[in-house]
Amino acid sequence: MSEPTPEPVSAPRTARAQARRLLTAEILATARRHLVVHGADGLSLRAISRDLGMVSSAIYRYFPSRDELLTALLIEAYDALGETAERAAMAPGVAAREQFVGMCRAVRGWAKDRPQEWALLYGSPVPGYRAPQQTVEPASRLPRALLGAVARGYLAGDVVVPEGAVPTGELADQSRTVASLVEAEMPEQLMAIAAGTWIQLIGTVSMELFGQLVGSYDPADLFAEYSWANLADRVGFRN
Amino acid sequence: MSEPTPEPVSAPRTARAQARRLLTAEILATARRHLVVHGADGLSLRAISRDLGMVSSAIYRYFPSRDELLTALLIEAYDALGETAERAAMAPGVAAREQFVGMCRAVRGWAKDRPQEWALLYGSPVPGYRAPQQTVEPASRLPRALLGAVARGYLAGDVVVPEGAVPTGELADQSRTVASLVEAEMPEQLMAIAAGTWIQLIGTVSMELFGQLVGSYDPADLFAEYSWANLADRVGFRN
DNA sequence: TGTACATCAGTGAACGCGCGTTCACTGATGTAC
DNA sequence: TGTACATCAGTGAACGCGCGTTCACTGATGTAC
Repeated sequence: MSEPTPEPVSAPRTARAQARRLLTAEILATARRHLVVHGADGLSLRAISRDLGMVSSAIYRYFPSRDELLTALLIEAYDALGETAERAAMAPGVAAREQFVGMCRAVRGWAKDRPQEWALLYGSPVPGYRAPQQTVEPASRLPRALLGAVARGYLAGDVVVPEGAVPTGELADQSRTVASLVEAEMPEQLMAIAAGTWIQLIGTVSMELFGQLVGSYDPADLFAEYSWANLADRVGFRN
Repeated sequence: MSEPTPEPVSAPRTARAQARRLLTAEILATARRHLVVHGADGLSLRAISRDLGMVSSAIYRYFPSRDELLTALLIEAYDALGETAERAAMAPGVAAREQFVGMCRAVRGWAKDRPQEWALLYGSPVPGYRAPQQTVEPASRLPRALLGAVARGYLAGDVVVPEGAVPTGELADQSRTVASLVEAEMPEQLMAIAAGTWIQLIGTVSMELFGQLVGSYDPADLFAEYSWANLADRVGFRN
């Protein structure tokens, strides 16, 4: 199998190169549309090429395999979600607590608009697919934004570190690693708790979207709002 | 399509009926083995029948469709998980807080032993499959056990209801509904918070199993323990 | 500016795979009298 | 207890479907001199 030529760093301006960029984008857009409708396992190279009016083998000039296409979609989605969160925190003059809550809200909103993409990111792994290294950075964008708000609150003195055991040993190490990964300085204890709130955010949205709250907290709008406030409390935000 | 005869309430003792019960159980066991190895989407009637040395169409004498088989597996898994949680809470003379934490621990242990079954229960929905009504009761077994411990703690005076907003309107209604569903009497506020801890438990286990913690809190043993204690604190357990 | 060669995009056929479900059938088991 | 009929389990062939990936090919675009 001949590897498709990787996009050169300084893209040449030939008609061919431009056509390639355009069609690559069209393939991705079509793939995203299919993902939205049929979910990750319904993502078929044949169906995508059919939609584009080309023969199925032609896709291989652009993506060497179905997995590469999936990776591209994964990165797009992580980035879009991360950007949504970042933007929700950008309003000037807003206290860190409100930034935190606003991000939770924005994340849920994004997910409700794109349940299949959310499932791709946070649902069960696609069988036979292993997310490559390149997805790690985009995946960290949301936690970086969320934990960043906690760190800002802490530095501004708006966070009272909750009572409870202080992490030691490996757990303390991991907390420090995460802190440096997301560029958010805070005590290990606060980090471990804040990571828990990140997980509950993801969990709440997933449970709602995956139908796990039917019969209890469904519709979940009020429950979600209550939870975000509760998470902010737990992290120690005061105002 | 001729419906397979439903299992009569008082099963007859004929050789045929006994053979049917046996083979039904064997089909389920084989299906479970396949699920463990290949995941939900790898669950193929043809592969199962091959394993059992019978022709693929023969399965239809026992299960009218792939979906019915999935439902049976789903119910089995929910029940097994629920029972695991219940048993973890049964040790006599143990305080409610320890029951709560013990259940969290047991749930994670169950999941780590059976990641594919966990994914079936809490991962992205199987495409094209809608869980029928019969799964609702088994699915509620775990939250019933977990919230039951909170209720017992509350009734015993071992829980200090956390500060925070009191749910009103629809959220209060939902909390009362959940309380009656899981037969656990407690204030709406405590219920909403306790439901959040249930979600974080599920979320933590899912994130770990689905590889979302790689690079941060992985391995997650210490983080999990820390989280369970933190959840117990949050629910207001004192001892 | 024109020519010769190299690169690339897209074609169409094929390989080999697996799946769920239906259907008419045979032979064994169960039931009513 | 024996016979006649009804029920049921399992067979084997078939229908119709879709998939990812490879390969030799043609014709268009780009590049070096």
